[in-house]
Amino acid sequence: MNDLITVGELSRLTGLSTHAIRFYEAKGVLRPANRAPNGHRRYNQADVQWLEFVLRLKSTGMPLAEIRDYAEQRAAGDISLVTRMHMLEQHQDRLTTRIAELAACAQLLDEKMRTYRKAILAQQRKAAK
Amino acid sequence: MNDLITVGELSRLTGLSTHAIRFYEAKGVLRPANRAPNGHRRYNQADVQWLEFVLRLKSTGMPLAEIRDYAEQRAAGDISLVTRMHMLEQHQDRLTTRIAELAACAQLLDEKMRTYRKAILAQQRKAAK
DNA sequence: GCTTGACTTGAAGTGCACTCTAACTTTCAG
DNA sequence: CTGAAAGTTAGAGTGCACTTCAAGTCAAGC
Repeated sequence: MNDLITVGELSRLTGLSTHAIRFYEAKGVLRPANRAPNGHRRYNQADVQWLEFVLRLKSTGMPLAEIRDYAEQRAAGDISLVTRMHMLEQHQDRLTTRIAELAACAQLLDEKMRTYRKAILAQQRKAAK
Repeated sequence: MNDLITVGELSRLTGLSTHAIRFYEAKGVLRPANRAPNGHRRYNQADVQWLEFVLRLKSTGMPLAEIRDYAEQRAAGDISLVTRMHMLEQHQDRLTTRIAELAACAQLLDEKMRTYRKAILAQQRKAAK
């Protein structure tokens, strides 16, 4: 079970900079890392998975402060299951709304581009005559 | 044709603060506004529509600097139709990718929530016995 | 023994998109 | 005539999420 890794390796695994990882720890998004005898951070598989989940939350627009709140609940253990569930439900709702918004904008963009295509063709006809 | 409006009115129409509207002008996202004899900004229907389009671009994640570039092309007139078309196409591509990403994350969240629901039920059974 | 590279810390700096402040003028209702 | 409400400007301040800097420790290779 020697799957303990360094910040550098976690950085490579997740794409985050080592700076960002330490920053997340300072913000309470990651729990204070276990340390090697020399004081260096050591992460295990569970840490990797948690960070990957964090990045998914973040990529869907959850601010770090909110992720930190979720992390705090998680640290409280099973007693916070319902609270965490609610937080995820709320985020899921926002996410669904956001996706719908983006889809609506994408459609409007499509329409705009159709009129652009027409205008460009008209221009080309003029140039060709 | 007295549909000229003030910053305050444009602010109410778009939900942006008057500060933000002037800020957008300073950044080149909005062209320098026409002025009333007293120096106050006056906007017309075309300005409103452009700003609404700008807000759509922005809400879909386009940074102001890029919107400004688009605005500059637009100011150049029909000669930039093809360029603008390309810009919109590129943005549409990014938007499609983004929507797919969000949808994937939403699905993973769904799965996570299913396991949460199970864990909560197990907990309740334990408490009930 | 010295260099290189990875790690440590706290603090300062960056970029974006505003947001607010200060000092001012103009317009209008009472 | 006064005071409130709206406008003007330049510039400083804010919040977020890093990023960079400065100054150091520690282990391995030459």
